[in-house]
Amino acid sequence: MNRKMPVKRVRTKQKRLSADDRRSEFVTKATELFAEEGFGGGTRALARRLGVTQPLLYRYFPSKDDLIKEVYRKVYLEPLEIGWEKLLSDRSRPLRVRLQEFYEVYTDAIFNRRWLRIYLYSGLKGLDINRWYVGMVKDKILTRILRECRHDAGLATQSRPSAAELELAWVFHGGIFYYGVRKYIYEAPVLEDKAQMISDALDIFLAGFERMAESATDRRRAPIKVVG
Amino acid sequence: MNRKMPVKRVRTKQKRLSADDRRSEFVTKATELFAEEGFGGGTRALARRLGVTQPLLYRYFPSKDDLIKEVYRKVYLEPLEIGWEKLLSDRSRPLRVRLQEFYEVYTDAIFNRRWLRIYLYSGLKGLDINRWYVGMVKDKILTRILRECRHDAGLATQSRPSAAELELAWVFHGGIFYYGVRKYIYEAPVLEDKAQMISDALDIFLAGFERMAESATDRRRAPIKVVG
DNA sequence: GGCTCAGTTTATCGAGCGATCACCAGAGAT
DNA sequence: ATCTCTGGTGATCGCTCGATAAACTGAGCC
Repeated sequence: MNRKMPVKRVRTKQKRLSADDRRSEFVTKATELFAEEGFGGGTRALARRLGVTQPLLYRYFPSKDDLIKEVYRKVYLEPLEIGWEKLLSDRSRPLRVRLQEFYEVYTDAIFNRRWLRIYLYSGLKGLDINRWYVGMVKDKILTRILRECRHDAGLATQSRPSAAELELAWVFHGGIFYYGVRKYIYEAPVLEDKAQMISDALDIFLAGFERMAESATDRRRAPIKVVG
Repeated sequence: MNRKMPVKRVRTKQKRLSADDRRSEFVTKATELFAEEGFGGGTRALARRLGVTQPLLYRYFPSKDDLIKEVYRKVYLEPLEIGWEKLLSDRSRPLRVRLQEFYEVYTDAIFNRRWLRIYLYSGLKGLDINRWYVGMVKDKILTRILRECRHDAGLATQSRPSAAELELAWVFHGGIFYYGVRKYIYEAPVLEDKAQMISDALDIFLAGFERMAESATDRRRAPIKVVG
């Protein structure tokens, strides 16, 4: 291996990676760069992070936009790998426990500088993938949570939650989400114990849902219009 | 007035504004542009919106950064003109009513595409003015709300709220804020009745605060059991 | 009328951007 | 040892950016 070492030093930067390795390295470092600088971050700055030259990027991606799309795909799909259905819908465990664990796991996945910044940057661009994600949170998380809450409260499990219920869940979810924004985007001091924050938020959400469920049995809630 | 009209049309673009007018026009249109495009929006695009040429900007602002700072100043100070102290601290009115009215007025001020986008863009840049604003929300809104809540619950009005209380208030506040983000940044469907959303959020926050205050008398802040 | 001065434009600079093309170099097969 | 294939580089193009300097212009004043 190292017999017959030539006088000329080997390049400190290890070059000549396999195509797959180099490609995924581009995506990884691009995620870091774009998280910090926004998607205006330059291809030259990206190449510098890899220790390669800028044109090399174009051997792996037709354009910067394609690289960005790859970054989206990776970032948006990251938190989906944690098996939500089981955590939320396993009725052999108490609802309170399920919700606590789900939000601890979910926030473990998305509460970091990289994910949150990419998410907000792409949200500001108004991309389809962002809308898709928001819709997925609604359908796969909030709707499911509400269904479990209704079941737990002994209410009829209707197929779709009411607009008011959904909004309640959104405000709850958004409150937790905003904890991450405060900590990792604003870098503001927050209550360090994340699990405690989730627990407290859950307390008031569940108490609020109960109250709402109770009053719903007495008098019917007025239907509330939602724009599409 | 229109006798003896010369052949050559008068310039459609009204030029030669007074210095003050032109300057504030720059700030106004820059706010709109940066809200849409982010602060990467170009000075030429800005000039086009005013119907003038790009170098004119530099007669009014030494650099683009100075213009941006002016935009911050205007945007961040906008919602401060609504007299918070009176709305929150006027104990002649019921707490619930004060909070409802405050959040309706406050969200009227900040829930619009322009404000929210500028706010998020500047938040992502991690600027001092953003930290200042977050600190101000904490000191001038949340701390005040908590003090009023403690007073209302017959608890001792301590000078500063506990970290857990503050976090509770932040999650509540963040949940409401996130409503605006969902509507104006994500452009997702939301419960159209903003007052209703605030009312529901207040219900669960106040109920949660009460419970927390009750259990605080036991020197114990155990998670509240949900009756099923 | 002619002077003045402030608001505005024309022309241009240097730097950085994304992207392209011809070329280089080194590991593996022969 | 030489060939070949492919990962990687150097040079450069066209464009846009923020910023500067000099020239223009039109309303108000004498």
